Amino acid sequence: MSQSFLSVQPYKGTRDFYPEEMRFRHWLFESLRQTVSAYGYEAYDGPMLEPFELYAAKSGQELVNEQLYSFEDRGGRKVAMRPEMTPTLARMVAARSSQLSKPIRWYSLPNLWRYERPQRGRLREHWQLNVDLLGLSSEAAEIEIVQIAIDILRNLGASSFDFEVQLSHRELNNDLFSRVLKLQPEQTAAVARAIDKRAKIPAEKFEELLHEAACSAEQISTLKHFLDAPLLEIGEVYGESEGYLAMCRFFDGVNALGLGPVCRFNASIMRGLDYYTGTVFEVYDKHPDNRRALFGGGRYDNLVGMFGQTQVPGVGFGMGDVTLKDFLEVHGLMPELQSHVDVLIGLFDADMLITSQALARQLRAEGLRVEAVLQPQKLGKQFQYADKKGIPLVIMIGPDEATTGQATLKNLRTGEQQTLAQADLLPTIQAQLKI
RNA sequence: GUGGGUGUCGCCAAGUGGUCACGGCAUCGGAUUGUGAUUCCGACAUUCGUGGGUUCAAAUCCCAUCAUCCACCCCA
Repeated sequence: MSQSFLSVQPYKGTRDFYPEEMRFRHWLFESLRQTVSAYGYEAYDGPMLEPFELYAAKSGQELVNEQLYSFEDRGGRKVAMRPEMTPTLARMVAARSSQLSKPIRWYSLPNLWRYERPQRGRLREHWQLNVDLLGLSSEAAEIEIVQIAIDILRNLGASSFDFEVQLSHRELNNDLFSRVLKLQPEQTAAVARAIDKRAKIPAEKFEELLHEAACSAEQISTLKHFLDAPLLEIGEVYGESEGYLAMCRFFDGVNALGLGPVCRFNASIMRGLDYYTGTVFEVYDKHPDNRRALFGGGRYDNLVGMFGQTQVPGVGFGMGDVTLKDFLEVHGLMPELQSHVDVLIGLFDADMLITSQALARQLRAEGLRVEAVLQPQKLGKQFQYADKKGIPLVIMIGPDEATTGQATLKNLRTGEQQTLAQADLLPTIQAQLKI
């Protein structure tokens, strides 16, 4: 018998958002929106479905081959559910690049899909804040974007000790690979992957990976020295490459803004997406229970150009709600949220329904959030209900009040109760809500 | 895709072969019918993810299957 019922579980890797979870999501998104709005960023959105080719071109092998939700539509077109937002953004910008006034400051909160096995911090569907600044080639863009990333975490309650922004530059790495190490082109991918993993694996394992990539002992030692060197030393020892100079300009900027302690140069930061062309960065959680990359981004100067119109440089990042929630949890920053109802209008008995409804309408018209009891219940139940839902005020109109045009207002926080003329309710309520 | 853990009421959870499967939270009802958070009383799994097997007897052992979590791979 039970076999004939449908499962109540959500699809693997997806979540139901009951009101409780939805309250958190709204709280989180609202905080994110406020932060990016403070920098003048405007919201945009695109379709959840895109042509398969949009991702095939630039997003990276694994992402496209293994983790894309894709299908053929009824017209035989290959379609994909968006696994990331940046290609959509690039497409939208490219479509109107000549009309949009630069720089373009946009943000989005899309839900994204990736087919993979769910694990801590990674599900199949998640929501991701995307913040992008397009139309600027100078490091001023990076400096603004990194400031936003920092402010987002701070405005969620994090302190500067809770996280760290680690940055590197694709051109710095390319210069290392080709000019300093003189790697063959076919070696670079494997070396890059080894560098990317370095923080998570033992030193011997790292060397082993480099051996497998056909690196000589000398190359390995040079590479290790390079990766461990402070930024300035790289310039002194290995020459001032284009990427090096860009990093210097960036750090001069953030240091002058007092953000130096939160930002650190780390030549090991690689990032997997193929379309990054310059600065790349990742924000790390410093909590011992959650030492991981929270989110990251970088510069993509060629992405818009692949649509054939003019080239528009861009910098941006994406942060997912799942990792962000993990971050807030380990740092004790989760808010305690309740529903936002100001007043419950009780129902003394069925005869009072219209009276209480009329009062509710009146108070709502004044901008209050008013919930009204619709079915007569014991008064105790009604007060209990308000208490459980965290509604601070209850209004009750019984026969006594009705005859005199009064109402009884009880404040559940203070326990105080008063009976007053219905006309005087509004100022009293407003005063009590401010407490 | 690979490896490991777990699956007992909405949630947490005791129980490891032998009467009707502890307990807590939540939910619902009640404590002389105009008032809540405390307290008290009561209700709430013929059933232990599902299917099969072993046994006189299984939530407890075995097999399969599904789900979920963690790690790897990879990475927004």
